[in-house]
Amino acid sequence: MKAEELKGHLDGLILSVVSHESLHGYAVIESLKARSGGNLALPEGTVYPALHRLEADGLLKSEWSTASGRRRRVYSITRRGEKELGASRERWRAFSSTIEAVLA
Amino acid sequence: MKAEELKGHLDGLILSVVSHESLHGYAVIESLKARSGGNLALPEGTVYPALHRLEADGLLKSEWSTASGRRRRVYSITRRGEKELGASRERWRAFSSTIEAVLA
DNA sequence: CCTTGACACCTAGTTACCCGAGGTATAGCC
DNA sequence: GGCTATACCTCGGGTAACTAGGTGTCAAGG
Repeated sequence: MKAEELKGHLDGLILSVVSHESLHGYAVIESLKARSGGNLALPEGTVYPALHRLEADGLLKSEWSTASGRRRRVYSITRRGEKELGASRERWRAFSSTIEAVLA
Repeated sequence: MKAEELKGHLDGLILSVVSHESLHGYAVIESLKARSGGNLALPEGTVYPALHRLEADGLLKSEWSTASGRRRRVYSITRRGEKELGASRERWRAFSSTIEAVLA
């Protein structure tokens, strides 16, 4: 998976996995890897800033929690985030069919 | 079509349209627009540098021609370009199904 | 006990590339 | 002459993913 390809699509992916269940950052990385069949192995330096961006935009909200001595920031999706996820899925479909039309 | 989304996918699209027939830069823009049903209206500042990049990488080659007083740089795909186009299509399929798996 | 690896967080700087804005020039039409 | 379409080009800016580093906890093995 080339780095450039992902640009502009990551936010939707994160919103999607967090919409299923609230997750802390590290778990988001693992969830992305699991759901993608191992294809999406994103470094922390990619995911953490994205989570901060999404929270700053009001699409996610977070809370600190401590599980077995380890501090975790647990993210949940907001109402605005749900809406944006819908828009994101729509944009993906449009983008995908556009590329397919030209590439085929 | 958001700007970020396209990142890393443009080269394959250009290779694809040029592989059907040799085209000059301006015609590449129109071909992309036509084949995408009008969704891919790329500015010149995006396409021309991409063409130069692809030629520098040996995936396209170009020749000057003059048609009715207008100079045109006509691009054709090279053997390496054909190979890269195949790889590009494969990468797209992998990328697309990965995104779909996570987003769905 | 102490090192190693998994867990869990973070940020600064680099890099790539799409785009906006600007420039040049010809042809054809009103 | 002015406008539109055609046709080429480049520079600078912005965005976002990654690299490479840092901090700290916990459990397991030597």
